[in-house]
Amino acid sequence: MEMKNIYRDVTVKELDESYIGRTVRAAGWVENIRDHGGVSFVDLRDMYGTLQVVIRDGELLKGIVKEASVSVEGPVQKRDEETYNPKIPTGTIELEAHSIDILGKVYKQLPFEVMTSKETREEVRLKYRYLDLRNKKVKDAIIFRSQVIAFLRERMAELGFLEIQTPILCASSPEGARDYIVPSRKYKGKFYALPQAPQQYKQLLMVSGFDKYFQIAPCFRDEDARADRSPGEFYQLDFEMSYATQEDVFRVGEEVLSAAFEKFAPEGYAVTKAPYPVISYKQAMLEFGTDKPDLRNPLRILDVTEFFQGCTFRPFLGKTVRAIRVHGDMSKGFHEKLLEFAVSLGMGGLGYLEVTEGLAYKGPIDKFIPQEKKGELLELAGLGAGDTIFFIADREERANYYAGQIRIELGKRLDLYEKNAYRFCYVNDFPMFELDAETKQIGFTHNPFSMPQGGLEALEGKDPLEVLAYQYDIVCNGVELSSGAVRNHDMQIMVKAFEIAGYDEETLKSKFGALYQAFQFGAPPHAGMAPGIDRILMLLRNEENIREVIAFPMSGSAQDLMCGAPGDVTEEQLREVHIKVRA
RNA sequence: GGCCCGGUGGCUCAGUUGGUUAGAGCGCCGCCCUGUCACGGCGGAGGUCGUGGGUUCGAGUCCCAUCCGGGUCGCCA
Repeated sequence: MEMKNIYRDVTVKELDESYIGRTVRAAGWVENIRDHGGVSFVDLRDMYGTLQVVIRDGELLKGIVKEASVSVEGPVQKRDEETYNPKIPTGTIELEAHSIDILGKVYKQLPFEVMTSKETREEVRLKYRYLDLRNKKVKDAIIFRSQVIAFLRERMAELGFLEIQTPILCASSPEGARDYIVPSRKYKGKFYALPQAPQQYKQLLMVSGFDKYFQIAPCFRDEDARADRSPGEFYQLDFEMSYATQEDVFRVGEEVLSAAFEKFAPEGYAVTKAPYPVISYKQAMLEFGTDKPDLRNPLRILDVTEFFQGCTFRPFLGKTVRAIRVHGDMSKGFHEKLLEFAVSLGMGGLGYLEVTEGLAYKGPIDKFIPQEKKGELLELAGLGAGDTIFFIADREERANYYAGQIRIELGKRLDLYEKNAYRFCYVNDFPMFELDAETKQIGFTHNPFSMPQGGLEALEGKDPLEVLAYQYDIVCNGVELSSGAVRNHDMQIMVKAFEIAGYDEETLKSKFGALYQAFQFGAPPHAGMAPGIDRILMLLRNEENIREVIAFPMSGSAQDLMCGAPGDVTEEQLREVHIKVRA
């Protein structure tokens, strides 16, 4: 759609050599000025690109300063070949200014130079985020975000999902993160809460019969930030399906994510094709030492606990023993640095054995392995000549964690990671309940809405800590992108699950009243998940800092440095909502 | 809430063992320059060293408190 008005009749995106000879008017910001006395050059930047403006009349330069907003009129000319600028698409042409209108003046010295704003301290960038966003490199991330979200919407619609908005002002929910609460004016002492996720609403939509729902859903959680976790608010591609199984949800999740990653990944990146590998929680904890396995790292953790109970190495007796086999030459210095790393984690030591050409062992632990068992280890760990095997021993939980860390560190130090790849997997079969380390009480591991595997029978017949849930995550390159579950839509099973977690039916009724009521009326089985949009964008752009993919991010301590939120309100506003702030 | 790192002209940083008038690059302002493209040259302005207290003859530097930013643990059903 062509749009011409008093400010411009062309954008930099449209301009090319076909415009040579035509007089046009372009508008944008003054990115740079190069004054040579008799002739000057102004780089004019608009949303789409940069164009060199030539100024031969010195009068026209008056009042032109960097980052002023201007409208320039004049003929488009071809540049002399030796003055081409190969760095910009318009590098073979330029606009000779016949008139320049200053549309937006600059009244103050800029807090930083737009072109290099990314080098500025983040505090300042965020305070002047609108200037920071003028920088092409910064702005591109936001354009990219828009394109990815548009693609996700399109894909979900194609798969038959309806986008439905759910309330932003809703009831506070007792489980999970801290809520942001909003005081009510009409009801003294009552509060709304901002949704941590549209969890209950989307389940209610299933009860309503909407079959397939999705939403680019804002989620609000009053928890502290991390490099990959924005405080306060973030977005999820939230979706839910009726009459669906875990596998049905898997098919949708991997289809949409693979399509998005294939379309938006950097040039040359490999993306896991659907169907994604499925790794049980138990298997993940053993082989990767974490429930967020990074499949780019080829190393796997082995369990050699049993084996070492038959050896005489005291520190491994009665302990869970994990092993990692690697191949390749390692210097003395390598082992020393790795041990240093292990100690920094809190490990007592890091044993290892090297396998010689003759398939004998070299290393301090060798003498504790009985002669008749030496071959057993070779077979157990699949060892060959030139391999090194590292051992990690502790009580099970610590051993898993340490082995996971050593696996990552070995992968990095030996440069074993697959390059330029997005490697996805599902992790499923999470335990339904866990023991709180402090209170020794049984509680829900993830969320109380998941269906326990085995249903009511399992809840009634099994040790609760043995019961698994239809609960799953999507993990990409070691980043948890999404979690989801087959939901518990059966009233009876829900009451039982809550009972095990220490809540009576009355509590369930009062805390999750809407679901409790809705599930009385023929609730369909349903399942869903909610991949995090911000995390997806970070991965696609190889960005370590989540704020780079958000237009107006809050600081780590949940403040909007630009607008001053949270901020004061008037006494009157407080009175209206029946709030008195203590001094 | 705990721990680690940081805060010095508009921006990025240096500042030695506590010692003269706190420096540099970029930006800004002025002048010069007809082909640059992060142009170049000359000159200039600009700092209560985050804030408050303390130690000292003397503090950007040492100590205490506090605010702000980043990271991390807790937290994140």
